[in-house]
Amino acid sequence: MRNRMHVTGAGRYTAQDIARKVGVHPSTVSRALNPATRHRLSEDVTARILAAAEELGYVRNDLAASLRTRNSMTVGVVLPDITNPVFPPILEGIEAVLSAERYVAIVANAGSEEAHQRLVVERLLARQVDGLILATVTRRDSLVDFCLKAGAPVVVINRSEAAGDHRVSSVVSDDARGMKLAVDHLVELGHRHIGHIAGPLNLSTGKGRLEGFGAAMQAHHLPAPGANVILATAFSREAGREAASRLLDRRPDLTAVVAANDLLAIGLYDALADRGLACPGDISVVGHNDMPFVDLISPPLTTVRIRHREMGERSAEILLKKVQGAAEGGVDLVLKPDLVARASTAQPRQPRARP
Amino acid sequence: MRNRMHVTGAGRYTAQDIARKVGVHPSTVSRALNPATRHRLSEDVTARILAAAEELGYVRNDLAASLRTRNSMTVGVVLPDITNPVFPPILEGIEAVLSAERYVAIVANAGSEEAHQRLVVERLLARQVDGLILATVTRRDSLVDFCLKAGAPVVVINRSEAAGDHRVSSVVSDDARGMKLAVDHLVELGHRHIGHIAGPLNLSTGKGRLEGFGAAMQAHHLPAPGANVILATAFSREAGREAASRLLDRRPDLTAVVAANDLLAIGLYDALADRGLACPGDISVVGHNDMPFVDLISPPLTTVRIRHREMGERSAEILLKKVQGAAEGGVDLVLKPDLVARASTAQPRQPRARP
DNA sequence: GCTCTCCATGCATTCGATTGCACAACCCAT
DNA sequence: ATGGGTTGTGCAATCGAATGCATGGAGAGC
Repeated sequence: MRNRMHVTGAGRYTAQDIARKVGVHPSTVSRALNPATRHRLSEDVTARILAAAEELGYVRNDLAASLRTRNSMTVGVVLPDITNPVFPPILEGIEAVLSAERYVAIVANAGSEEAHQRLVVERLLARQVDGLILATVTRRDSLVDFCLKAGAPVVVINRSEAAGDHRVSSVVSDDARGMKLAVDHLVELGHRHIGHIAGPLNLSTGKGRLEGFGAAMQAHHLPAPGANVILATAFSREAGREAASRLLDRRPDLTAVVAANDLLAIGLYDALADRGLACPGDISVVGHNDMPFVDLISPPLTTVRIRHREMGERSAEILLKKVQGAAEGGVDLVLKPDLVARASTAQPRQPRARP
Repeated sequence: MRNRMHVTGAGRYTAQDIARKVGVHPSTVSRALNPATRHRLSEDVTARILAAAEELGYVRNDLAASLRTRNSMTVGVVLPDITNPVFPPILEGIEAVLSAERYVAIVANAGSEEAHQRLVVERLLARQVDGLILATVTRRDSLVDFCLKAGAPVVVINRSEAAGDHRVSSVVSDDARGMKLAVDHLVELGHRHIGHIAGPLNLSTGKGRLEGFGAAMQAHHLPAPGANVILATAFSREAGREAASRLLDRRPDLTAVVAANDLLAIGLYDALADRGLACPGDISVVGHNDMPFVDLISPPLTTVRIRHREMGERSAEILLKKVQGAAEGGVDLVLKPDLVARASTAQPRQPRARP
């Protein structure tokens, strides 16, 4: 009775099998199975087709449908490093929104090498992804050029391109506000000698937070960035330790340091431990991101909370809108972060009077 | 000259376009582009085709190829919860192995509800995934039945089905050995009164670790599981806190507790803090998993390290072998964990003599 | 009772690449 | 020169679903 029994074995029927069984044409089956075209059929036929499909355990071959409709219902998510703890919540948000619309995410770890990133994106495009979410971009990123040239809808997330380049939509955190929250908090505690460990300036987060730090300091009539700022070579614990070490050597008068992200802050913890300094006793520390479990480290890290899950959700929503043709032009969504005060910040030992 | 300029715009050519340009048949283009069939063509034609493909920036439509070849080069990865920190390294490992073979991972967050898991898998199967990696399974899991009935190659990871059910391949950690390492370590430090916070027994990790705990205790002639064991309702911080609280009430004589995973251990930290007990001063704590950043919490957690990345790699390798038809029967791979001694374990305050 | 609609369904093509088979051309041996 | 073998390429079918157009039949209107 059954003529098809492929390698993958059991019960893989096609619309034709149903058509045969019900005694209608395959196209009728297709229409019956599609809620959007179902209304054109008589209730009787529709019911019989649905029953037969149910009985045979029919599962549509989405690949075949995609080929015809030119919609793969798939989006590519390109990450620089899956193991960075900010990404799981982002992915969760993306996945939740996509799956509600019957889309699916292909997650690709593309590293930070441009050639490899391009290879990864090319493979995703070959699979006909309907759009891309890029978490890898630098402030002027040729990968974005590449995607645009390929005509793929793109949303960049977490990091953006240089301000003013409204080539693609973006969802990022308000870095200026985040830094202002951090500096305000420290100033309120009585700190005047505040340092900053900046991230790589080719990333929007590195640059944006440095600028935000400067602006926030100036608002309090504190010195603009100078010797109190050090540049970390990467957003990593090790780079943070190394940068912090140099900063602490150079500026022994600092009573607080704002790190451009949590990993750098943890590196700063390491550097403090190296030289026997206490946090927050000797130096108060503020991070950025509120990544999972920084509330558990010692001391629990005061940090700027970014709602990563929401970031993922929004980016997926924007992308889907674009894919479905509803959206015109680019959207630049800037999410408002909050400060989460924990135990890594306290009043300085000898609060100084305002100058 | 160009007749196709689709919505997705720029430069999307097909094999036919190349064929036309070179003056050959599309099938010849296909053969030239496939390294495995290339040898059947004259060097001249091959070269001209490759040149034309290069010039036009040809990208193959993998969907069309998949439809014909019945290989989607895609595997589904089904997780109970992306945000669980053990998964990023697992995903990284999976992704690395897959992408080396030009496969791609679709990551799906399926929760722990059976109906929803089934829906998710059904969608993955509709997309013709070549295989599935399941991280969701319970000890007797109908989802596995479902996948097997659908004829899909399956590897279960992290958790396995009940021992003896060799229905699918699995990659897990050696829970018995892990618990033995933990108990041995504590005994060596002088502990005799050791408790265990067990995870849900419907999960292989919960049950396996409980049994491993019992075996390790007996090996030291210490009491088999009884009042010194408490059951947590989930592998979560909150469940750990709650369970630990009851355990500490019931057995104030304990000097050490082994938790079935790190999250439970962190909940135990919470419970200790609640009642003003010090770790490791009053109670030594051992976790399980060595998830990221437990070296940073206070005190740094002594735990059993599972090489999650490797777990991901192996599972992907096994699955690919199966997909490519090279493997027969099931493989049960058991990875050896290590103990990582940190500061949450120390000698008990008053080491007791052996009974 | 006859035409005119309209509606349900069938037919045939399409998406783009792969592949079994056919066949023409060429080579070598007899 | 003829036959057999090889080799390179074309042809056409195929994967499975979607869809524009055609068509047959029922029902309505006059």
